[in-house]
Amino acid sequence: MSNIRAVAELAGVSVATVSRALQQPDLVSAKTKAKVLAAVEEVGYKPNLMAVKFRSGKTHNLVVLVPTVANVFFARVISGMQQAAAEKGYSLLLANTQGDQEIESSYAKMVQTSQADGLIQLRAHNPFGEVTDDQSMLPMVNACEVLDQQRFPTVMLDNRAAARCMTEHLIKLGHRRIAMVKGPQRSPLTRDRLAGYQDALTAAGIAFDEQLLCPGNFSLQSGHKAAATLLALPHPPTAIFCENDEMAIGVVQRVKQSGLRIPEDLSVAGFDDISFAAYCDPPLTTIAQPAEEFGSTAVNLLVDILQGRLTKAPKVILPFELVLRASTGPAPVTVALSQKGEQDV
Amino acid sequence: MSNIRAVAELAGVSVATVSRALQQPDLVSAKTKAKVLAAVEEVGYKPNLMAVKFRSGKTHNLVVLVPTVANVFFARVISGMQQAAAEKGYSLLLANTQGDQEIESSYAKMVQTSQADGLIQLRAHNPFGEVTDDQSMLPMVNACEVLDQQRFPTVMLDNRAAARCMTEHLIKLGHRRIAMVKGPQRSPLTRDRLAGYQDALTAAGIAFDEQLLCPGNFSLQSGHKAAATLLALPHPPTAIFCENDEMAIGVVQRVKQSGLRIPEDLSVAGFDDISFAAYCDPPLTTIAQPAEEFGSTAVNLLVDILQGRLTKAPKVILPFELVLRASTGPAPVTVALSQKGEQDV
DNA sequence: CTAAATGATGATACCGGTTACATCCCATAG
DNA sequence: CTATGGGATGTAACCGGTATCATCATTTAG
Repeated sequence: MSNIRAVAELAGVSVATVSRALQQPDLVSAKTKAKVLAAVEEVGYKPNLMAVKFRSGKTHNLVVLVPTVANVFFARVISGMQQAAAEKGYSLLLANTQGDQEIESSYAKMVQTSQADGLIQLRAHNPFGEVTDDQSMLPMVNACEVLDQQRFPTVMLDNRAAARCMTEHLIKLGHRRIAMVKGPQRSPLTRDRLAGYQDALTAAGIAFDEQLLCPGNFSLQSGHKAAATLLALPHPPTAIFCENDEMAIGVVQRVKQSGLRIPEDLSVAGFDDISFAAYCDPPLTTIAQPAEEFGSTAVNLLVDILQGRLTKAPKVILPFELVLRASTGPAPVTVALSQKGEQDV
Repeated sequence: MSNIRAVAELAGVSVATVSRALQQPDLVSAKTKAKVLAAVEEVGYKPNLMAVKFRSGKTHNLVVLVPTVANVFFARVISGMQQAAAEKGYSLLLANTQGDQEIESSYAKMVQTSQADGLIQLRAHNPFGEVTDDQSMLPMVNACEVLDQQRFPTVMLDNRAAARCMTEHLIKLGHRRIAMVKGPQRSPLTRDRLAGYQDALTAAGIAFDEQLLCPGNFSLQSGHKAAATLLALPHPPTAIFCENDEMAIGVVQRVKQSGLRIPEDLSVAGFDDISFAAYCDPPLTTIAQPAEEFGSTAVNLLVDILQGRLTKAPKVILPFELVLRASTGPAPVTVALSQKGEQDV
């Protein structure tokens, strides 16, 4: 591998001149520049950017902690990050953490060991652990699923408002027994969406029924399973609101397997608006999130921090949109309901 | 940021001793080691791994060129890579190239500029361009969609055999007008799957009809559009074989919109077996590919090259599996066919 | 005509580790 | 008692750039 000294020697100049000819061409005379460029060409010189990064102390790498890249929503987020990072001259180091704190910590070390300049965490957990001194300035941005602490800059949706919006939509359609299929237990995201759901119920004077809450883990399978549980209830729901589209698609399948029609007998709603949501049968009513924008905003925020343009930790809230499709419809009339109730009993 | 010299000073030893105490503890006496570790702890020393990488000339980074991470199949491949890379002590630098050669080349430069040790390309294109001297030893592995050249190690499916297998399945069900929804034109992958399709037709004595070939780009939308085109034919197909599941799901939706039943009136088959395939209505018959294994195999191969364990460029062929679900069934009887023909005319 | 300013280039310290080699000390063999 | 050997540690070169400062030539101002 040819280095800058080889170029300097061939061009008959010093290494400093070669460096200048390439980095600040204005400081070098035209004919020297020509000699240098010819020498660069001849030896096929490619600067060792590892050396540059080492010298400068800036890696221009960003670590991204993703629970799972094999998730359509996160894939879109990453896509947005990738785009923004490329524009700013940064590269992404992608870490598939499976939500494992050990794995997250090991990747967070890349920041501490100067292998990356900053980190983006897509899960509500601080991968740096409980460092004693002020970590307020740790170069981390928290996106999508965010921590409650105000410490880090965050990019999030108003999950509570979004869930309330969807629930209100269902209530407006006449539903009063609305089930919710939740995400992982401990997540603030799930807690917020649940709160929004309850807000809407309370506002409409509908009693909260714990039986209508069903655990899930954002997978198709868990949606399928949740639907089975809900349909087996003595008094099953007339609408099922899922915390993501994958689970909703799982629910849709299970509901149809049981012979019920969507939305005539039961309405189903999702969250995220992944591309498959529009290709469901029936197409899925859902909450659209600007996934790519989550990614790009997170990257831009992080770069702002790294370049010292940010002193306070901002909290960016991105807009959501209620997307009405055919999977939600008017609640079945009471007659139908009691019929179904009789069948089930 | 504290460095090794600070530790050495505090511990009252030389930097070499600190380095040894951390890297080759056996060479250092017990009490010196204790002093060093105490000093490390006290100053909160974290080695600058950028310096190590620079010094060693090994970055332990691998660039991955992905046409689009927002693709369920590729997301699984990446997931497999991530896993294998972590085990081998490598990090992935993910590049979302959108199939753009310029973007690919710019990321390939990371290898040439010592920012990464090797590269994995998931598309059939040489991102290094036509370098003159032997690039037989360029540290690149080609996976999924592979180049025809034998130059690089590859990990692939026998796409021709897989397509033939699926086509034969359809023929065995009595279908004789089988459409194919293709991927991007220039791709060897598409060419191979087409060849397999033709192999099966030829073997069964069915004439190849160009009208039954439909272009696509692996998206849900393109499948939807392709189905519209095919259904409008004077003599429409009784089965549609798509080169990936997304397109098949798009096809399914369009077919149902036109009032046809799947599989009674028309069979649909996909390729890849993404998770959504099993949650379609009806669940999709498809070819399962070991996506994660593509990723892990590619990484392991690349690491083998980097560590000099490989001289020849191997070609790994991973197994596929025909997954039979409910979207394919016996071809409609001729009566039904001619009826439909009359309706369309 | 001399002094100062400007422009072009060279010499070299530096970033933070690793490691080859040198040095020193002590134990054991002769 | 001395020579040999090995264990423990120190010294400093090295990786490949960048950037500071010095140097030298040339031009411009006084």
